[in-house]
Formats: sequence, C-alpha cells, structure tokens
Amino acid sequence: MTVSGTPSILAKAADPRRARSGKRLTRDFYARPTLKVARDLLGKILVLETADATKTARIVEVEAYLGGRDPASHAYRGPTPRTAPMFGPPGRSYVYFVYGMYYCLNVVTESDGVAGAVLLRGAEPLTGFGEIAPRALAGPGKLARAFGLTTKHTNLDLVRSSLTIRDAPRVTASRVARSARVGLNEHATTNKPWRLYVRGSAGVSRT
DNA sequence: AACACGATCTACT
DNA sequence: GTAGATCGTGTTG
Repeated sequence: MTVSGTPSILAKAADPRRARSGKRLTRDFYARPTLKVARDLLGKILVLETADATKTARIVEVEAYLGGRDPASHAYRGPTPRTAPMFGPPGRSYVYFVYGMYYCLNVVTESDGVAGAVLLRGAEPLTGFGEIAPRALAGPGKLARAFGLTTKHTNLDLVRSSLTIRDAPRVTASRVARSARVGLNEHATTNKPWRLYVRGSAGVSRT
C-alpha cells in the first residue's frame, strides 16, 4: 500500500496476485489471510509431477478454514500430529484421511505459527490423466484420488516439491460465487460463506 | 484399551 | 433422500 492509495510500480510488482501464468506461486502468495488466498486460488493450476506423467488441473472450488476462531477447522482445538502442517509455514500441503477411504488436500496459509488452510474441493482436469480422462474432479475426495494423493503427500512444500500450484489468469469477480461450506456438523451459525467456486464449472461439486 | 465419528462418495429406493 | 463402506485420529477410561 502507498500513502496516496495509488499502487506504485514497486507495490504492483510485489502484489502476489499479479499474473505470472505458468510460474509457481511463491511463498508470499500463501503467506496472506486465508480468505484472500482461497479467492485467489480459483483459476490457478494444481500440478503433480511423477515419473509417469505431469498431472495438471484448474482449481474451481475451494473452502477456507481459519484456525483458532473457526470451530469447523481442524486447527480449532490446537495442534495435533495430524494437523501440525496447518500451524506451520505457508505454502505447504495438508492432506488428511476421512471416512475410512478418502483423502483431502489443503493448502496452508497465514504466517508460520498461525493456523489456516484452504481445502481444494474441485478442479477441471487439463493434462496427464490419460486418454480416458475424467471430465471433472468435483469434490475433494475425487480430486485427491485423481492425483493419487495420500497422507504421504502431507506437509510438502508447494514452492519446492513436485506437488505445486502454477499461476494463471485471475477469475473475474462476476464468475465467483460463495456459499456455506459443505459437510459440516450443525453449527449453522458458525458456518460462514467461505466456500468459493467458479460459476458454471463442471468441476464444482454442488450448486 | 475401547470408542465415536468424520472438511466423502456411491449405490440404491 | 438415505444408507453403507471403512479406518485413522482424538478423546476418554
């Protein structure tokens, strides 16, 4: 921010939202308030490089999970072995196992020591899924399964590892929709509209 | 050591 | 719309 409110060239160059399509998102992108990171992750490209292939998909649905003040967050009651990544440095992965058969991928936000994460809930496959590629990865379990992610992929550094996110053009505000988060216990009052998705995308789990 | 349950998905009525 | 699959995790005893 500048004193006048008009972004200087330097401030603009430092803005983590600025488009650098194709390049890895850097640490400063993740080291921000969770809701802003969630919003800006829409349209970005999730990438996993393996010996076989490089899988890529466009992120179209996310949910923000704030730490200590968010009763729906795994981090609400303090760190445990499972949730430790949420309290660690930004730009890491947090993968957890649910319902005895599914994995969910999160991106860790906020500064080191402050809990926060964005759940990746839906994506549009782009490359690396073979001839019979699915048309959509709608739902966090399906997304993680399509990428072959397990708890072995938790706490990986997205800025340095083979699991990463590449920059891509920002989704326009008119195409972004918000709703309450999915699959939470009662606590309707605490279920804020922190689910963000791209209107009309096949990769969105529900509308 | 035992227990209750979950940031889900699929199949079936 | 509802039930069943299936097991790691956190909590309680």
